[in-house]
Amino acid sequence: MKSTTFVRELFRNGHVFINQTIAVSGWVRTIRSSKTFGFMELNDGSFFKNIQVVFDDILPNFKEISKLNISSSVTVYGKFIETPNAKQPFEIRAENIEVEGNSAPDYPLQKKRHSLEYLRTIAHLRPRSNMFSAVFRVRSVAAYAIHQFFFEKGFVSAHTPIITGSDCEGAGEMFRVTTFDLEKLGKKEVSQLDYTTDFFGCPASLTVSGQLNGESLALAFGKIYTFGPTFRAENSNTARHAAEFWMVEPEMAFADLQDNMELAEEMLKYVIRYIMETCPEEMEFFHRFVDTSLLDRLNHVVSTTFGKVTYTEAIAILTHAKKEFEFPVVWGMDLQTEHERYLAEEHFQKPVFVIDYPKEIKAFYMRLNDDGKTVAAMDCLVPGIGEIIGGSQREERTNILTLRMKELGLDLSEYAWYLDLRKYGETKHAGFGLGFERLLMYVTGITNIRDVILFPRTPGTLRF
RNA sequence: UCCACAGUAGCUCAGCGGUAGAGCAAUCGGCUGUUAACCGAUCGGUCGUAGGUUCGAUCCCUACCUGUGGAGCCA
Repeated sequence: MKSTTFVRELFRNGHVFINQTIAVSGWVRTIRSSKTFGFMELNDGSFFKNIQVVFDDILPNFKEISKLNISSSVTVYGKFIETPNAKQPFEIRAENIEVEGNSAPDYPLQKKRHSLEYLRTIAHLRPRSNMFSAVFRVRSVAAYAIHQFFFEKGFVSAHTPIITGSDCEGAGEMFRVTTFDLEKLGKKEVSQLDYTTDFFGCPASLTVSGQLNGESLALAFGKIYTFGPTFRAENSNTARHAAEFWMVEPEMAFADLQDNMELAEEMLKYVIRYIMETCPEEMEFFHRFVDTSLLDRLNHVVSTTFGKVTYTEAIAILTHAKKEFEFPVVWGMDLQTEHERYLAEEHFQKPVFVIDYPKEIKAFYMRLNDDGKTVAAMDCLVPGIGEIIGGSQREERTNILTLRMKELGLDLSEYAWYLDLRKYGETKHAGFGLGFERLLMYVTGITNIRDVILFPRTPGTLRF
């Protein structure tokens, strides 16, 4: 690779380069030319903004340059100068331009706004658009912020398995993993399949959560987190669901529900603040073109204390709300989207934790409260997105846990290892799962999960 | 999976029971430091697919496909 300068450096540290000859490699975002000179804007992927390059007919290949198609790749050598009276802060006066690769004239991204729907059909090229340049850089920075947050707090990063044998983690439909040649199975009933001859010797699936495995690490390291892909085979056709998404799942030993909520709130604020500080250009773009209340809302979120209500209190709020709900509000029901939206968007108008749900509507591993009716669960609801975090304090009392598992008809032998975690030095512990893409939607204002994933996987769609 | 809406040029859209139009893009030319540059010309479509009604369908009807929005399920 040649010794080139990143556009990011020019914008962040431009004074260092003034009046020096530099080289920049990138893709032509726009180009316009007259008889004897022209301008191109170059984007090298290192920064949201473009660098303007001025070229004129002292270049031997001036004709070729002025006819370049959009998205051609070039390396520009020239002097970096300030342009205080122009729209752009500085530019490069080209002394030499090498064409790396021309682009075809039918390049599908034009110099105008495209619909997000159209851009989804060219997901392999959309990272070159302003919108997705911003989205995927923020995604990268958000991931880094999460790792940094947990490392600063002394958490150990854990890699839990993608393939699992546990068929009933209770978090949704699972994708089956097999080496069986399904086409050769013919019309054989699934019940006749002999899984002892399959790759793992038993039914296997893609994970819907790393939590149970994560607990194993937490009860050795104290504080751990996982950050990896997760798979749900639910036939969910909404703007908030994908079949493959990334989840962040911290797990803490010697921690209760209160500690859990504090961690979740601190983490969300940390990540949002980090992104706003690190990606001001991208956030400004989202604020202008995606959601004009974005920055105000995020500034509010990082400076406010999240709401906290019990499920029972939430039911009372909804019952007294001057609003007609499609689904009647009854204690014991699961909160519907309209209820969650009312709580987060109208009643609290900020992120809110709802805790202590009826045990019937929550997973087996959540800790039973003293009332015998509710469990120490927590959902964090945010305006516009809904549930962004779901978590709980875990049931550490073996007798209660096994009772609960039997009630739900789980096979205790499959979970023997999980029960061992209680058998050998039980401790209270808690954790949660953060939907990474939902966080990105919240931070960018983008309302469709397909637009925060490079190549989204949804029911009926597996392109690219 | 259910409900609703939509599918017309590469993109964004208009149109109408009598076989199609704009802006942008593309191509060619012009051009005085432009910045979604500008000006002129040219090119561009079996109107999602398959049936049906009709003298005649892009337009009306039915089914299907695809997309979008909402709901369920959840992160």
